[in-house]
Amino acid sequence: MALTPDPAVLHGMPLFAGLDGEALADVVRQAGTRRVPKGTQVFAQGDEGAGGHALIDGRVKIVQAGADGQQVVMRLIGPGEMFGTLAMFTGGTYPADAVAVSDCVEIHWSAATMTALMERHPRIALNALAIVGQRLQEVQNRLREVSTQRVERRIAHALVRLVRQAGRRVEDGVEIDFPLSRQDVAEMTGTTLHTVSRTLSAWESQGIVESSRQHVVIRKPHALIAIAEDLPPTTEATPKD
Amino acid sequence: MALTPDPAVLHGMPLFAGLDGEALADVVRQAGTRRVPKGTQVFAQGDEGAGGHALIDGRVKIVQAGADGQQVVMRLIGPGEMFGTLAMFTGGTYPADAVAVSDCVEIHWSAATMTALMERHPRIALNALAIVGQRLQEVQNRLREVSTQRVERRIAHALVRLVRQAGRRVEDGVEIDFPLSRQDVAEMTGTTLHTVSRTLSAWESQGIVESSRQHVVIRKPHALIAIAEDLPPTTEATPKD
DNA sequence: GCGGCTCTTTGCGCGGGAGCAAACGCTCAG
DNA sequence: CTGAGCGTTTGCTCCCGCGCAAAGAGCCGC
Repeated sequence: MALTPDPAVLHGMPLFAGLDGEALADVVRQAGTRRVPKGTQVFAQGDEGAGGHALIDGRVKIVQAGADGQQVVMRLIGPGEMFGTLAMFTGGTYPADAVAVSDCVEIHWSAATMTALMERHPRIALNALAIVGQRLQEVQNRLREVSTQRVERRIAHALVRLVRQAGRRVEDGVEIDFPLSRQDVAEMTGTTLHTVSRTLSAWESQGIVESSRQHVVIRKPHALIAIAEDLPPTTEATPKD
Repeated sequence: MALTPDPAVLHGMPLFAGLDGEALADVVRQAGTRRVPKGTQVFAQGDEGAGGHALIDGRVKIVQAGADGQQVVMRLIGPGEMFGTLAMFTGGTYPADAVAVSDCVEIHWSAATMTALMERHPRIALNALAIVGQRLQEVQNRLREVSTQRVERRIAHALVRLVRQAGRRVEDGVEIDFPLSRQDVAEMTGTTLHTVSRTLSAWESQGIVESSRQHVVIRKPHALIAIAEDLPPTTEATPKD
C-alpha cells in the first residue's frame, strides 16, 4: 500500500497495549490505510465482514439507527481511538454506521487478519476483553442515566463526558474539539434538538457555556458538573472528586 | 464444599462452549457452591474481588443503582445463566447488585481461579469476548429504545424479551416464569410503576395480557409484538376509536 | 456580492407521563 | 379467622419536554 503507517501510532491504543516492538511491527504490517472524506461513511450498519479500524486523523461519529429511522449517537471517535472492533466478535456485521465528520485517515484490518493477529498475540484478545467490558459498563451507565434522569442533567453529563474525551483548554474555558451540532447532542441524550438548543441558550445566558454553530466552549466546568451531579448550585466551588 | 456440582450443568453455558470433557471437569473442580435464600444478595455493587457466577437454580435480578438511589434492572438471570463475569475484566469491583428473587443455588469461581482457567483454556477467553460483545449490543439496543420510543412500546418490548428469555407455554398464552413486580418492569423500561400498572390494565381490558401480583401471562403475543414493533394492529385487535 | 443551504433560535400549544395520594386486595403470620 | 403488610390499581393534577412552525444567522459555492 502506498501509505505505510508509523508503528508509533499504535502506541497508546489499549488494544495493543503490552505488545513488544516486534509484535507491533507485525500488527502494522497487516494494516491497510485509507482516506475518508468528510461526510462519507467508513462503514454502514449491517455491512458484512467487519474488521478493525483505528483512526489516525479526523473525527468519526458512530450512529445506530432503528427500524423507524430514529438515530442514537453511540460514540464519538478521535485520533488514536479504535472503532468497529465490536462486530468481529459478534457475528461479523457492523451494528452501527461510522460517518466521518471531518476528513479522516484510518488504518484497518480485515476480520481474517485480525483473528490471525489475535492468535499470534493472545494479549490482544485479553486487551479486547477489557475494552469491551469497559464499554459495556459505560453504555450501562448511559442507560441508567437516560432511564432515570431529566433532560437538563443528561445534557450536562454528555457535555462533561465530551470535555473529558475531547476537551481542549482555551483561555477562560474548555473547548469541545469536535464538530458538534445540537442534533448530535440530542441523539446522545435521548431528546430533541429543540430542547438542546433551549438548554444551551439558558446556560449561555448564565455564562456557563458559549456556543456557536457546531461548536461549544465550556466557561464554567464546575457549574456544569454541579448540574450533572445535581449538586447545590455553588457559585464558585471545586467539587470534591 | 458439601455440594459438588454435576459437570453437566456447564453444558449449554456459552462461556464454556467447545471445551472437552476433561476441561469441563477442570472447570467444575475449581467451583464453589452456595445457597442463597430469597431476598438476599449474591453480591453488591462495589464489592471487591469480583469472580464468576453461574446460577444452578432459582432466579436472580441484576440491579444497578445510581448515586441518588434510582435503580435500573439490567438483567434477569435464570438457571444455567452466568452473571457477575463482567467485573473480572474491568477492574474487579461489581458494577451492580445481584439479588435473589427466589431461593437460589449458584456456583462461583474466584477471580484468581477464573484467570487461571482462562490461561489454561484460552477458548474460555474467546467465548467471553463473544458473550460480552453480544451483551454490549443488547444494551445498546435498549439504550436506543429508551432514548427514542414511547413508554407503551418500551414496556411491550420488555415483555417480549422476557417471554423469549423466560417464557413458558401454558393453555391460551405464554407465562413469564419469573417473579415480576410492576416496579421491576418500570426499572427495566425507564418509567414508573404507576405507568406500568396503567398500561397493563389497558392491555388486560383488551385481552392481550393477564396479570396478577408478581405474575404476567401473555394471551396474545402477536398483539404485543405489534405494539413493540409499531406494526398495524392485526385482524382481531380492537379498533382504536 | 448574491442566493441558497444548513444549523440554530424561539414562540406557542398540547399531551404524555410523572408525582401524589388514597383505596383495594392478595398473602401470609399468628 | 383476623390483622398487618406489601403490591397493585386508579383518580387527579401538573409540568416537562415534544412537535410544529417560522424567523434568524453563519457558511457555502457561484
